[in-house]
Amino acid sequence: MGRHSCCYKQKLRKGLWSPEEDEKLMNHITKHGHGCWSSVPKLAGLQRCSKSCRLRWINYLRPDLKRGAFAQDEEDLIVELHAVLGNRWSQIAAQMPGRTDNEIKNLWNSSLKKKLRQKGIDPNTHKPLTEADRSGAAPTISTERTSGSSDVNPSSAGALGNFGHLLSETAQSSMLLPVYDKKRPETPSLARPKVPAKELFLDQLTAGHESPSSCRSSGPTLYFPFQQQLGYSNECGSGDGANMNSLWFNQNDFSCNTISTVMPTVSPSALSTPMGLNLPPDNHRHGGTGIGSAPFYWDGVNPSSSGSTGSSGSNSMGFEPQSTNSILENSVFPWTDIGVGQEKDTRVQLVEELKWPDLLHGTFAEATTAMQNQSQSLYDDVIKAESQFNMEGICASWFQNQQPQQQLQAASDMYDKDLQRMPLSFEHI
DNA sequence: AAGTAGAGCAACCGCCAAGCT
DNA sequence: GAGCTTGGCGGTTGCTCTACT
Repeated sequence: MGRHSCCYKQKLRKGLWSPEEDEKLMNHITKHGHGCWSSVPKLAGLQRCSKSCRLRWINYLRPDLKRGAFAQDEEDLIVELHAVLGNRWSQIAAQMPGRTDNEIKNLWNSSLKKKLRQKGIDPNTHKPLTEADRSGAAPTISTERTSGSSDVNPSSAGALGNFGHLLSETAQSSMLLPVYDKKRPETPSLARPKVPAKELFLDQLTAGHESPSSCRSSGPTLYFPFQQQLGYSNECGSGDGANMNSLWFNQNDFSCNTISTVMPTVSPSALSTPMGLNLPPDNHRHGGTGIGSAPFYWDGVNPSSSGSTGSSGSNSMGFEPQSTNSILENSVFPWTDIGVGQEKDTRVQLVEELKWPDLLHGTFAEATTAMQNQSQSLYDDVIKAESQFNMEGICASWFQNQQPQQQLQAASDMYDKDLQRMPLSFEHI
């Protein structure tokens, strides 16, 4: 029990992951799948424990992650889900495609709890704060982890307890109309016992919501692209790596999942925006949100060793953050002429959504090509809908291993050496 | 300009449960 | 059935950056 045996081994690296480590892990998993996590570090040539590798993959390298700030809808959904599930972050994350439990947990602890308190709501119970609470008394009830039992947030026990008033009207009405997915396979891999009634509710809750992903784009409905925590995908594959494939891209196999699994969408503008050239906005930094949150060291050096900062440091390409902003602001891109705040917000959002794993997954190269081909229609595309260009196709094709080696090489090159090439691609715009 | 507090985030830690031997 | 391994989860820590004094 307790720590994994691997953790006792010496010489295991800890702390932030370097780009090289990321690349190794990415290379290994894309080639072989993670299979048994315990063997990943060795096979991938990493001085990390298996848990660290797994965590890194799940929270960061997985291609279906979206990043950037949470939309208001997403925050609302988290609050509603938390009211039902308590601190079951993994289950909450399962309802929010592209978001990790860690991400949601961080958001909750750093932001949402405060917001709720400011609204006079106890974040633990989701009930109105008492005077004692308001005066700074200790929190009333802690939503402890629910190891194995079907308990939920104390106040949510039973028929959603007393927090129903916090749920959206849609959600409340939806929960009256549970739809049971009879095809949903029961899987032995589900560690935590399920609560059927709650699950039904959650289906409806999320369905009642605007699709979480659509909070960011008006693309196709996106539900549950990765159901590993619910174990839906496991029956779709077999053998080494199969789980991984089904985990990511079983949208091509709807016979396995009754819920369509769709990759997060990326707008044409997102792809047209110089992927990777969108240096972190000034208010971003190494480890910040969006692309800034990726350990994408613009100077190619881990900041922990270089001491450089994302906001002030230059990079190997000679781009200053401000210069990129200027590029955007100066309307190199046709859509930047749009004098609409919304469009600017969209642009910022897109910048935030970019992340280097996209580059690792070869989307940059494809995006560049697509961008060139579509340059004439980009403006219209952007105006119409962000969702018309879908990552799904890119990623799906890539993960069907049409040309894995080329993709991998491109990703590798892109990541650690050839950032200089980006300006060349830039010129094609 | 320097110091400090707070925010945000990535990663680690410890535990649990399932599976395997 | 016991013991071990492994995957997974939630809580927590520590680092970095920003904002404020």
